[in-house]
Parts: sequence; C-alpha cells; structure tokens
Amino acid sequence: MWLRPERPPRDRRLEREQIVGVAVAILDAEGHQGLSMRRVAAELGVTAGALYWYVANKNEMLELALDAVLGEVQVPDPGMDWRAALAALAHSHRRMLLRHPWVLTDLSTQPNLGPNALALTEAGLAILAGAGFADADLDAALAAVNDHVIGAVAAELAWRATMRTAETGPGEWLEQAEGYLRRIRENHPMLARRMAATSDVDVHTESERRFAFALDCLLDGLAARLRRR
Amino acid sequence: MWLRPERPPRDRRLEREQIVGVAVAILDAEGHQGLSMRRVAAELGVTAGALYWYVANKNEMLELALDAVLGEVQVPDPGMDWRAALAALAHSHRRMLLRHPWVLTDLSTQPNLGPNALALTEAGLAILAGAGFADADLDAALAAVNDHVIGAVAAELAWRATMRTAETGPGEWLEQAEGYLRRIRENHPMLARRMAATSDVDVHTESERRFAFALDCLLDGLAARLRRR
DNA sequence: ACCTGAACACCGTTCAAGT
DNA sequence: ACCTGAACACCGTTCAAGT
Repeated sequence: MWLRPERPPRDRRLEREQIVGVAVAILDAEGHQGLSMRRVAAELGVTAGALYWYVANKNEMLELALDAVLGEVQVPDPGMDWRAALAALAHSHRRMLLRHPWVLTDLSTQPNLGPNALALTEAGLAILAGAGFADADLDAALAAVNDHVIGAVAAELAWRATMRTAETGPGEWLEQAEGYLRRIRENHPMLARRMAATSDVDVHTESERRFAFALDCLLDGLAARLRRR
Repeated sequence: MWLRPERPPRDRRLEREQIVGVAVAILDAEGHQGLSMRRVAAELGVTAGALYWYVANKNEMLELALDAVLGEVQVPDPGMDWRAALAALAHSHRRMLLRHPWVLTDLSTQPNLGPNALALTEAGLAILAGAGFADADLDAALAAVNDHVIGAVAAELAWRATMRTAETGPGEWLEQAEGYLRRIRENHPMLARRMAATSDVDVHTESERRFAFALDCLLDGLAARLRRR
C-alpha cells in the first residue's frame, strides 16, 4: 500500500490558461503542424480526452490561443498625436504577429471576438475618432491600417518561407533553379532587375522598411481626407 | 476471359493538371479541412499512393494549386493610367481570393515562385515603373498594394466566419451572447456604437467599400510621393 | 467533477510487388 | 512507367468506466 501513489490532489487540475499556454508554446516552436491535442495533453501529463473537459474541440483551443497573443499588442498612450499613436499600434501589432507567425492563418479563418481582440479595436477606434473620423469613415480608416499590418506580415512570412526552401538542399536546388531563373530573367525584365537589386538585402530590415513606407502612404491619405471635411 | 476488363489504356494516366484541378475543386468546396490525398485520389479513381508519382507530397500539391488560381487574376491593358491599372489589378486580385478563400492560408505559408505569381508581380512592377517609381520605392509601392489586397480579404473572411458562427445555433448562441454583448457595450463605447451602426449592413458590399477606401488612400499617398521627386 | 483507456474513423507517406 | 495494397505512425473526437 505504500507503493500506491498518492491520489493526485486538487491542484493537479488543469486550467484553460495552462492549456492555451502550452498550445501557444508549441505553435511558436513548430507551427500548426506540430500542434495536436495529444501533444498538448502529453505536455501537461494528461490524456488527450481530458482536454475535452475544458475545451469543446481543437478549434476552440485555437480561438483561445489567438486571443491570448492578441493581448500582447501594446496600446499607446491616449495623449499621443493620432498619427504617432496609430503608427505605434500598427508596429506593435506587427511585432506580435512576427513573434507568433501561426496567428496569421487563424486571423482569416477563426471568428475573432475575444476580449483582447475587442479591446484592440476599441483602442484603434478611439485614436481615429479623436483624430476626427466618424461613422463609416471611421470603420474604413481602422480597417485600412489593420489590413496593412496583416498583409505586410503575410508577405514577410512568405518571403521567409521562400528563402528557407532556397537554403535547405543548397546543392541540387541551386542547380535546378539555375535554368528556371534564366527563363525568369528573359521573360520578366522588371522582376529580374528587382531580384538582382534585392538578392542580398536582409529580409527583416527590408520588410520593415516597406512596412513603414506603406503605412506612411496610408496615413498621408487618411490625413488628406481629414482636411477635406 | 471475356469477363476480364480491358487493360486500362494509356490515356488513363494521370496528369498534374488533373490532380491540381481536383484539389482546387475540393478546396473551393470544403476548404483545407476537406482536402486529403486519399480524397483527391478517390475522385480520380486511383489509390492515394499513385499521386506520389506526380507530386512529392501534399505541400507540393498545394504550391501547384496556389499558382493555378493566381493565373485567374486579370492583368490590365498596358495603355491604362497607372492609378486605374493598379486599382483594376488589385480588384481582380481581390475577387480571385474571394473565389478561393483557402488561398489566403497558403499565401503566408508557402513559398510562392510559380510562373503565374511571377507574371503577376512583373505586371505590377511594370505599371508602377511606368508611373515613375524606381529602385527601392518600386518594391515598396507594389508591396503596399499587394499587402492591402490580402489584408483586406483576410479581414472580410474573418468577418464572414464570425457571422457564420452567429447564424448556426441561433437559439443558444444568442442567449449566451446577450450577456457578453452587454459587457462589450459597457466597456467599449466606441465599438458598441460602430457595432450598432454596422449590425445590418451586407458584409460583402461593406467590405468592398472599405477596400476601395483604403486603396484610394494608398494611391493618394503614392501619387504624392511621385510629385515630390 | 475530472480523468483514463480504449475505440472509431480518419490522416500523410512509404514501398514492395505487380503489370 | 505507372499503379496497387498493405503497412506505419500518426490524427481528432467520443464515451463508458473509474475515482
């Protein structure tokens, strides 16, 4: 009887927080591919079925994970200039997405009504309303900035994915790519020039530059609409 | 011996085109969830293993599907004004993404160097180069427009996903949502106002309006940069 | 109330073996 | 050259049964 292990006490109970914490950690490390209910359960020292006591299904777990990381976005001080505030919000949003690249997939797939998501749009609306936007223009202005953030991050991730396939298997890949690239150069003169000029830039800093460029264009356009009223 | 079926002739052979065609059809109808190698194979009257003769793995099949639908985007006439041409390209791009919502997931995940993807960026570069953009600004300007397209579609799809969960299970969902929505109204005044004003708009037309709004802001910003040189 | 263990109906991928 | 059939190592989800 001394051999029989103690009955697991009450504090061994899971919490939703622990589950989403483990899920986010796995997603960060290995992406959606690495995430399985069985894996999360194992990491918590529990059977897969146990998770279904706390969560209806995998999709719901993803919704929770999504809102959890949305909480990492920093809302700027209310006293700031609207352009600076909006830019700060966009940059913080972008940095969060780059820390958790798996989120991008969920952002177009999952309904997104968690508390952190709502707080974030409230913050954005407040900034733009303070600047003078109202009604339908207010919605459109906020959407414009948000859309740019997630579009830009999607492009950066795709770029990185491309670089990754080019780096793994450098021997054979480069040989096969050789002929393909020559045809590109012949049929796509503009692209060829830009590829040559961009071949050895740092993906991260160049992505950041493009992000800031487009954001500035957008804010200029918004400011112009504001003056027109 | 008369009962023995005829040996399948040569034309029974698969082609990559058929495979991606079936894959795209399944993805359009049921999304990534419905796509499996076994399902594609079955639809072609063949075993799952047979696909691996034409395609290295599921991921490669997705790359092919991605480039296939990118071919649907219409490149505008070269004679057009650059703003009109760019807007036409963006709108056609957007419409394609809405026809094939599953593409959005791949756009941030898959390397994207297929022939149609390249032709599309070549077209975009040509338009912007014709307008007067060059060097790093050229890259950034095209990225700005592309990012807006995919960001806007991502937002529209997320909106639709949210509406879908609100519609299915109307009884219980609305009851539970009642308390949640009241807290939203209390803690998020701006959001509450916008939700009330937007509650009965058509998602599609409103998304289109926001898309055009942001695109116009962006093009204004780009035009301003052009005048400054 | 909370978890296990086993089961069900699936997956992607590999590979000998056939034709 | 092209495909089958079977196998391997996985999945998400359910649910009686335990404690």
